[in-house]
Amino acid sequence: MPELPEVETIKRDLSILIGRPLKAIIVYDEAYLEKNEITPKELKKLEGQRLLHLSRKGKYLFLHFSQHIFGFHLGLTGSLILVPEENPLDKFKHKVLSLHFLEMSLLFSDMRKFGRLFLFDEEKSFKDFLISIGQDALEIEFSEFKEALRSIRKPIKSALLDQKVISGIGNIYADEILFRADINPLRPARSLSDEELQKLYQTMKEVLHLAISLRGSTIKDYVDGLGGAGMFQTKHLVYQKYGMPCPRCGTTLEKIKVAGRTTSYCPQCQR
DNA sequence: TTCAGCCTGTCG
DNA sequence: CGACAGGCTGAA
Repeated sequence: MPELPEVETIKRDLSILIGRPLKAIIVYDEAYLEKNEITPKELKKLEGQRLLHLSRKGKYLFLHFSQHIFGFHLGLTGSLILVPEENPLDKFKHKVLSLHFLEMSLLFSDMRKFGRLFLFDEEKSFKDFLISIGQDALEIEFSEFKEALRSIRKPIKSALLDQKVISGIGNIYADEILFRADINPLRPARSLSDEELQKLYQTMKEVLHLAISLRGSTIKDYVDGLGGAGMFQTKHLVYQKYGMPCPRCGTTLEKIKVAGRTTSYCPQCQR
């Protein structure tokens, strides 16, 4: 899915919508709404409201309207694409819904249907929801980062992927960050020294910022808010490169499973 | 803490 | 045909 850098890229692309009134909503997949416990009627309430601002926490993106907050989690294949002129017959596959703003439409599609939608009508429930998500990987302070990992016995990669610990990192960035920080993905999180934690923290921020500057990673399905591809995949050093030589030492990159996810790492460089 | 299950598509 | 894919959840 879109991980933090991809969601941040989409958020920036959508900022052109800020200030515009939402003229209409068209729902193409009612079952998708139902699964997310949103009725078409509730959603209709958004019509006429103005988009005030956008926000993101981890992999969640929120559209703040005058009276409601509409949240998206893109799962593995969700996309939010801005099109200048709405064309109900367009070729987007797996369309879920479209939001028609003044002179622009936003299309939400989701092939695998792992994405989720959230509709909040009060500030309190929204705040409670935010609290349930771990601190954003770009916002978290070192002291919190250290504190959060100190008590975790499971592998460091599992901890990085746990959105309740830190939010925003997925399988691509976990592998890329751990390689660049020279840390073995299987190390119990609590076994990392202060020095290693410091390096991991720094590396995490650097990799995420660099990925955002390159508009995210496009492996297969991800597209930004304008329907374009990201470029960070050209900088991947280990993600899905098992069997190939380590770019630093030449040792063959190994493939293992961590937290149920395929993991690629260098057994020589990552200790 | 792990792991099937949720979905659809693609590749070997 | 099976295996696998940027993720999360709930049950064991």
